Amino acid sequence: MPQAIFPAPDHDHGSCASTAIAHAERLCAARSARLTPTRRHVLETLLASHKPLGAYEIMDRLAAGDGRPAPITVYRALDFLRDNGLVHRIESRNAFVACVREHADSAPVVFLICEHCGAVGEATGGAIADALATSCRAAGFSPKSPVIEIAGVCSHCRQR
Amino acid sequence: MPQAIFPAPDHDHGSCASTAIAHAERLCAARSARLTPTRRHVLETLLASHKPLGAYEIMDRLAAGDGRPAPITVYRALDFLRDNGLVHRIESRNAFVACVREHADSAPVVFLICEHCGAVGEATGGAIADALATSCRAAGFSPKSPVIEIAGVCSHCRQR
DNA sequence: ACTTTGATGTTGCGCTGCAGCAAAAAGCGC
DNA sequence: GCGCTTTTTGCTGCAGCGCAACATCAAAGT
Repeated sequence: MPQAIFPAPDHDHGSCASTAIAHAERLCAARSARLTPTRRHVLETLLASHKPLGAYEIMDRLAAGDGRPAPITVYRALDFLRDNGLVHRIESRNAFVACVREHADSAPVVFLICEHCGAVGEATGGAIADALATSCRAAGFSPKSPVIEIAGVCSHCRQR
Repeated sequence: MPQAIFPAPDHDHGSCASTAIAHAERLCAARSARLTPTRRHVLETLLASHKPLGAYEIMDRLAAGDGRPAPITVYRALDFLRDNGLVHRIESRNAFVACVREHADSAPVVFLICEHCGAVGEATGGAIADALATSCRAAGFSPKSPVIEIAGVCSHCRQR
């Protein structure tokens, strides 16, 4: 059953962020990948926002703590986080969001992007996956982890 | 029935391009929009390639004919062509392709992007549209002309 | 201790995309 | 045709995005 999670504007950021960090730590430990301070800071920044952030926006927010990191530093951290499925890139926005959900790697991800408040809901769509697979097969096309981005207006903004 | 068109590597570029140009002319005439030389050149360049081209790549190819146009010139032409549904932007590539197909405006478009040869197949997926609509409704999300981009390997490259 | 691997820092650069203003061209009423 | 408005184009400049190439430094293995 496809289901999207749009975090309510007033939900408990703190707890969902710490859950995600804990998950990241477990996952990295399991893969013996290193969740270094820089990488952790970047992830935390994204988690604290719950909105897509551009790389340079992340830099700005990190600048408060330590010295301002170079762009490449942030990009490398993002590469690492993406490789490990902790962060997604929103192509249509040139921005990044922390992944709140644990996926099967093969499952397609659907991003619902609110044009009003900028929030991003992450849905996993079984039905969509099936339809996509059918369509690709008809075209003789072998897909690779499809990502779907849909712009629109989220439920919370809709109510006004 | 979803169906993707991957032009065979040896198909007749010339004829499909001129068909598309003719369509563009008819459409612009009907809307009393002006298909100026610059805009036409940009469209022709995209049609001649059948692959996504970056804005600066388009500039390079236009440079041969007249003088090299400024970036903004190309972007404005692209804006015009996109507004009229003659060109699509491939977000994940920061590139543009000529639209070979006449859509209903509301129908979602599915791009199948070959990572090997760079070709782009354009499919329209009724089943996918339905699944997406269901998923969005479940999330209380109001979508706006969804565009789906899927990376993978096309049928022609697959055969090798 | 030494080597190998991986992470970070530094410099520099090319691509992407557009704002803001000025000049030229097209359409329109008279 | 003549002025007027609207559209299109040309020009300068700039900000964000993303990474290559190289040097440095820490960690992990033998």
